[in-house]
Amino acid sequence: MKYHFNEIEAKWQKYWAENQTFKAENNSEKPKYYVLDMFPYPSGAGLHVGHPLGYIASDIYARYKRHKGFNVLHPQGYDSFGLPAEQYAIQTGQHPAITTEENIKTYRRQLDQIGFSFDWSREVRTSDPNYYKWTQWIFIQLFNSWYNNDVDKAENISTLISVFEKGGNANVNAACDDNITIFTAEAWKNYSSEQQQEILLKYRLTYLAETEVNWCPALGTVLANDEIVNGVSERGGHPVIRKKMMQWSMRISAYAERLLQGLDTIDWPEPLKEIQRNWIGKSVGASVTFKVLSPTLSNGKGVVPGYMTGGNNSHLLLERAKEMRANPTEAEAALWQNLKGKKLDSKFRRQHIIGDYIVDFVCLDKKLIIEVDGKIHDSQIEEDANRTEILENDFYKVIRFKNEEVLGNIDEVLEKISKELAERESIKREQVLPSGKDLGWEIDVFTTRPDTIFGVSFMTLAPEHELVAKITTPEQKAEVEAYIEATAKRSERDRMADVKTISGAFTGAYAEHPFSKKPIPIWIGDYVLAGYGTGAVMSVPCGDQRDYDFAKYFEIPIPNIFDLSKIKGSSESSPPLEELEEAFTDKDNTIIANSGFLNGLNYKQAVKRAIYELEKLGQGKGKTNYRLRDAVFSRQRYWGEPFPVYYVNGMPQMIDTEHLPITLPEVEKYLPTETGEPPLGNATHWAWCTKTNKIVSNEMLKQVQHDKNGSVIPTEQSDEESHNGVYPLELNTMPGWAGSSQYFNRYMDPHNDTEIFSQEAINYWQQVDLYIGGSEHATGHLLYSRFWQKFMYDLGLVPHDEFAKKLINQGMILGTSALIYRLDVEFSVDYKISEASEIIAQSTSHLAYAKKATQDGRFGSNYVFSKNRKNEIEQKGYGNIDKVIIEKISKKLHEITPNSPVENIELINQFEKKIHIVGLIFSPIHVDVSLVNSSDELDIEAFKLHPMGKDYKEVEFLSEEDGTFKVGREIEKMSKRWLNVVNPEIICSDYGADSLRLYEMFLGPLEQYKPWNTAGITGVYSFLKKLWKLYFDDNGFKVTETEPSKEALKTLHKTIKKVEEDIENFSFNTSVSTFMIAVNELTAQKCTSREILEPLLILISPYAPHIAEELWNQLGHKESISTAAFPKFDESHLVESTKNYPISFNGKMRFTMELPLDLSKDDIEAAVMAHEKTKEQLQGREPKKVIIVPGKIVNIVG
RNA sequence: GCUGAAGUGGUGGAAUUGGUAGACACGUUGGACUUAAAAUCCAAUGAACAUUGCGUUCGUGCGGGUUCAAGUCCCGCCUUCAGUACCA
Repeated sequence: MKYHFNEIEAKWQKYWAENQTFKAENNSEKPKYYVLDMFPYPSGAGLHVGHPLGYIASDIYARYKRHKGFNVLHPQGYDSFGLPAEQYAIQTGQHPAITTEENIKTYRRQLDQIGFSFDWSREVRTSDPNYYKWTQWIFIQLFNSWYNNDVDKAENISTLISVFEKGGNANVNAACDDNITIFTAEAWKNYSSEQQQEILLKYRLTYLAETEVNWCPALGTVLANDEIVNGVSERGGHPVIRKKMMQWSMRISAYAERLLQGLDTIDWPEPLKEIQRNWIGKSVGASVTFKVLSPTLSNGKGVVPGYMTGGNNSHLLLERAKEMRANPTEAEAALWQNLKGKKLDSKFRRQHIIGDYIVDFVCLDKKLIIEVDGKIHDSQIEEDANRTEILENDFYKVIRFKNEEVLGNIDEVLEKISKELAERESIKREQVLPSGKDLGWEIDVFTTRPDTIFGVSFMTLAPEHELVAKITTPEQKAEVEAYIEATAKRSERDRMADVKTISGAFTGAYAEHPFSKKPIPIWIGDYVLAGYGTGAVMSVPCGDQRDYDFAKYFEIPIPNIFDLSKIKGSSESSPPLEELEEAFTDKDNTIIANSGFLNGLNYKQAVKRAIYELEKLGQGKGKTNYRLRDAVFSRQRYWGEPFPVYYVNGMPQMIDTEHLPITLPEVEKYLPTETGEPPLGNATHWAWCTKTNKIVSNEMLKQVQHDKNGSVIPTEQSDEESHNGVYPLELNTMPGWAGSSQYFNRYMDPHNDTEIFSQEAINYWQQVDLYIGGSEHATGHLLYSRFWQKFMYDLGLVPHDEFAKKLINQGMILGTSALIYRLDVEFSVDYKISEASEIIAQSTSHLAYAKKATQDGRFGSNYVFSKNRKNEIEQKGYGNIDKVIIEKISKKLHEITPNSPVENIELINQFEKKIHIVGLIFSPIHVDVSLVNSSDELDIEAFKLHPMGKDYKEVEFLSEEDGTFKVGREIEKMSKRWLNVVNPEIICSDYGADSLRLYEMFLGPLEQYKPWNTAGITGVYSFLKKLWKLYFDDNGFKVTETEPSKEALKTLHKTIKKVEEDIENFSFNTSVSTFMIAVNELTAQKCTSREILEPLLILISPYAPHIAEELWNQLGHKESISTAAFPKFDESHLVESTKNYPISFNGKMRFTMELPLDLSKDDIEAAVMAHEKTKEQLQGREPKKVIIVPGKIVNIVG
């Protein structure tokens, strides 16, 4: 009897379906185990051999766990909402539900053919109203919740309302919008219902807000961040622009920290966790508030006050100041004796430049200026009231003394100064320095390096920052506006592609350094992103490379605040960084310098101190920032879950959960409406009647209009009366990830129509024990699902806040593309006008073209080369191509190039045409892999009949010497585009599902990317035939009840041990090898014992269930093999009495020796040394050392 | 740039706590069976040298190191793939 896999597989697939062999019950005495696959999107193309890889692995594990005595839940379903079905509907008008249904049928047929042990009675489909009812239900729960940071969990919105009623929102610590205004309990009570709703929206976990979204005009919808790859849409690669729209969002950012922490508690692949960590993007640092100084001084010159910044003549002033310091007046000298060295507890400087002036003495800290009127120095005489005014404008206080006062009674003068200093001390800093305060402008920045705060030499705002327009000085206005316009024009993609070009503009404004009080110029630059942090940075050029580059480019000072002498161990002390090529960004080896109270501290100490000082000033605090943004939840699509939302006076209202599901309405067209509304705007029945709680005709709506984004435009009449209780429903639908974020829980109780799942079911199954799927969902489905699970945990619905204990990413199976090589010609044609026709040409307007023209191009010839022919020519050079071919190509080239490069000119024959062949080149052409046999030979006749072969009817095929036409191979992603898709159905009919399953596992480690090569399947196929032959030969069934041999028992138990270890480690490829070894050994041993062959089947059955089931049945069992217990490993069968020792010399194995295992070290050494080959190796030398590891190895050194 | 993973025959890939590198397959070559092909079976197959056999030398991306012994551990590079990208 032969191995007829087709009959066997059909028979058992039918049996399993009819007997519901794999149906899981929600209670059992056995321990539970939940194995889950990522459910597929049923696309029209069906499955290729790459798709089932993960399903086969999980199926093996599920079957193995059943043998091990577990009650296994192994469900499957369909993620059946989505874009392709909708695109197809737009093109053909066919309802997406029909397309989806058809695709599901194909999928089911293909899946069934592979023999999975799914419990299909639990199937879910995201597009099924009975399923999406619960997706809508969760949405409502999210809407009715807010995130309380104090207890770090979501709570019902009613608790927030009662807090508002009792004490307003001042003490609420919630995850909420940024633009919250503080109100009192009294104010809350006085707000209108709409105002209250609007405020609550800012706290809800799903909220409606005007957000800047990624709008994809080609797809007519918004996309989430994870749906964009390199600035274009993941699907279709269409451009994406930023646009403001009213959209539903999910406040996933509230869970950022828990999503991050949770990663440490789950057994997921490290690379995937790393992707999620990066996506969440936690950074710890501080927020710092910089006050904006008054734009300009009114000195008419636009000169900005500033210490050491100076005006245009600052270098002259500097010279002058030096000179004056060297030649003080008698009075100045006397006063300086009493001011210097902090004699009055304040530091004074003399002859100091403030703005365009030199002042006699100044205490910068207190902004107190002392002027001594002299007679000797001319320059001192010109001072006037104007100067005082200007200085006072900049909040300096100027006090004056006469020379005589100083010289006459210096004590009195000093006392006056002391009094003045004390007064300025007692005045609050803000009053002394009302700088930007009069206008209240402040710039908040986020920094991870508060330790470098003294290195700030400028600030940079994103061009989109709201303060830019306000602070820009009239002088800088034109430049700034031009810059903003230029940046806005650049698409997101350009901006990303071009990170090297430094650009920016100076606003003319200054901010005040929180500690040094020095003015800091404010710039704008597109290296600062509006979307991250606050859209503004404090720029520390010596400590950040981008700041450094920016400063270098615009020649902004780069003060150094690092003690490089201590860092680099050099004797120089703090060399100026301007001379260095890059910023010093190493924070682990930092010693801060030139930074006041931070001097001498390392990174950690300095950060702590800086935050402490900032807090003392009230100008900053420690802060943690996350990159994770809230997820946009609205899509302008038809084929998705409708929102259970209607609008009253523009405010969203939830439909009562008892009225769910809100089913998708029928529409005539699946495109956006003419007015730009989402497709649901086409529905005629899409309004909500609050009286009947039903969806009703739009005709019952009164005067309600939507704007382009689907939001309701409120009208004056839109109160309850005029609506008659009928309101418009939300026109957007939910995104693809809505349905996939809770399906794993629904499988536990899929038919429950009163609850999302019963508490019994969730408490029995708990969570997914093993989840297998692709890593491409790292920042989408896998993050959103974790978010929803945590939310449901907060609600007390689920016992774990992580939905999947263990996750494995299966690698992709790549396709092996087949290539043929067409000879292409690169050519150049010169057109020259002949003299005779020049006259004619002159009379036309085409003279300029006609005189001379060149046309370059590339031309695909009719010659196709096989792989080796091509290689040969590429090695020898293109000159070796047959001359006849070149001639023919040349002729063809003459035919296809026009006689005139200029159209519509009637001088066709007047042109002289000269054709140059510039180059020859092979261009690879993909051919369908199904036309290529296992020896890489292309079936040329079949190729010509193939749809794509039509273009190659005339083609000449230049084959190998032996007459075969070999194709080249290239490993690429398996896709229709590369014609390298292999259909599992064909594999199943040619080799059987068991072969397919074994081969997919045998290809390599599950997580790894590996190429598919159909030819290789013969290996596992002949293994199955060999396996069959252990049970059957030409005379029929040959299993006997004879006692098994020792060798056979050893083979069996060795196999049990290895297979069990391999499955537990998900090393499926090696266990297939183990089976092969076992079958090869048992065949050689001529084993026929039932005692061996029966347990062997159970070992193999998770991998090749059909053949195992058939042979199990032949052995006389009536129950399915899936219920059999996994064989028990018995060590005693593996005990050996001897060991074949490898004998090494200096670590290199030279020969082996069979020795008893119970030999002592000395006996082993004696035996080895006595061996003839040992003497030969040593050639008379004495061994220096003999290493003996009993049971392992002998190594002789010498 | 940053982060992560990985480099082993012609190919996919094995190799336990450092202990016989290349298991198991594919492919290739030779042979048996056959009119022939397919299928099946047998043998060889890391490279080089030697071939009368016994063999010898070199070999896990590169260069060092630790060790009796390194694909495996340590240091420094190179390459490939993936993720991410002005994240302050």
